[in-house]
Amino acid sequence: MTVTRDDVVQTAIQLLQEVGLDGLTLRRLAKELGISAPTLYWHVKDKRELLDLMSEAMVRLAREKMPPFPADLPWDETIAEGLRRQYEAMVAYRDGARVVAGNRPTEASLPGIEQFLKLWVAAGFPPNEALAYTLSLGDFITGCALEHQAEMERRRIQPVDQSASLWEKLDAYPTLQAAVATRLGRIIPAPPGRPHPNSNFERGLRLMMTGLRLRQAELAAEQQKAALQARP
Amino acid sequence: MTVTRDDVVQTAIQLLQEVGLDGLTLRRLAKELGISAPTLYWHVKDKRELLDLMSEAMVRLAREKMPPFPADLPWDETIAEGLRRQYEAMVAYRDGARVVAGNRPTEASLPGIEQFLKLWVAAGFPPNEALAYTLSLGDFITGCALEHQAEMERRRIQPVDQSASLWEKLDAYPTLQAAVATRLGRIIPAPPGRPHPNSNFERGLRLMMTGLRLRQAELAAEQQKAALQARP
DNA sequence: TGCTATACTCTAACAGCGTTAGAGAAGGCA
DNA sequence: TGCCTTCTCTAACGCTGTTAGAGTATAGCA
Repeated sequence: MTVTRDDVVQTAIQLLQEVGLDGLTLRRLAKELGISAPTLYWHVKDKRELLDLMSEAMVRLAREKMPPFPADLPWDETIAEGLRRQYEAMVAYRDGARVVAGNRPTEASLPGIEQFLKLWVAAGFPPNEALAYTLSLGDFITGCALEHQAEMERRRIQPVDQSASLWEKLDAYPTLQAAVATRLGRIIPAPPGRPHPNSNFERGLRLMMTGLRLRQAELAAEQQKAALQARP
Repeated sequence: MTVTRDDVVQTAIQLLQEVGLDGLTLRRLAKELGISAPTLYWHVKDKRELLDLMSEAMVRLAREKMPPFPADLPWDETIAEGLRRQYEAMVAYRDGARVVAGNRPTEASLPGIEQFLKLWVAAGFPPNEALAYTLSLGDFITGCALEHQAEMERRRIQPVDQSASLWEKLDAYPTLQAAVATRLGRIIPAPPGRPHPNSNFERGLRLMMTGLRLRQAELAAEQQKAALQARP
């Protein structure tokens, strides 16, 4: 009967889906739980802490729903899959990117990072370089997820409105006009639950992956050369 | 004597530097201007509109302070320089990324986009592909800028604190530990006003640029082949 | 049985926020 | 003179996160 801390977090996540982050107030959440707003402060130190807990739970729940991680892939596809899953975890819930990106890096994420870094090292990257790339890619993922969901929220209050859109008065910008014209031409359905192959995320990911493959070949060549020199 | 709309925007930008976005309230801004808070609503429709105006002005001011755009660079370095400047414009002011990323895409940015796309087309990219890459790269820039400045704000309230940091209890994560150990070893000063070459932004940018160079060579080869077939 | 501590909830209230209503002062112009 | 535009004001509304402090139910223990 009494409310538990998990109830608070789970109800908050559920409420987030309905009203979005801006609509998620403590009073609204309390009403949903059938308690008064200040009572929340017994379960949770802060709203900040509540959001941290939500973030952690949302990422965990999103990951639990994913199919088992495919084994025996080449190193680059394994890494790409890991990145794709991180993106998908962020966009799995409404305003999820804002919630997840908003909180400070938590200790709970360390095991995942460690495991991810091992993939890189196995592929021949030195650990510090692997970490650097992971952080860069993390920023990319965050940016894509934030912008994607910001666009979703924009559409929620003003649905599509493709005619009066900004992309209409493009007569003065021929290149841009040509770009959107071609763009609207081919709309391909995405595989269910995966980011669209033409999404900003997938496009940038492909770009960075080819860069990484090149770098990996470079490192492999260096190591081979060093091995030859050591044993002449 | 009387306050103008430009005064409001400029003072708001100045105040942003001092107190950050979370400290930028209408009452605080009004006090700075020597007027009362509701008076701001004569100059500006909304706080939202104020932030939009700030965003536009901040980007413009930051760009004005940059040295003239270098000419006669190869296409890839030209594009990289353009992206670097976009990043630098976002991080030029405190919380600038949050302000700029927060507002909807405005019409004022269209000429810049058009000009940027022309660089791509001149290098052989079809317009729609150029736009797609530009959007991906834009998300990357936004993500990097947001995370960078979020880190800055975190340090502002809890300076460095390198000892009690998260990166201390890494004994359970050997790869991660090796990464940060190497990382702390070489700290290279950055060229003034430019992002650090080891920053998440520069690292990811290099990655994407090599991906783009590859793609451009691919397109050039296609075009050459098509030209040969057309005139046998 | 009675006592006490823990777990959980409440009402009342505070300071701050963006925002609105509506009145008023100063200056140009008929 | 009187009107209109421009700029400012005070008072207040409804909302937010948050604190103070009292109250109740239940479990464990003497």
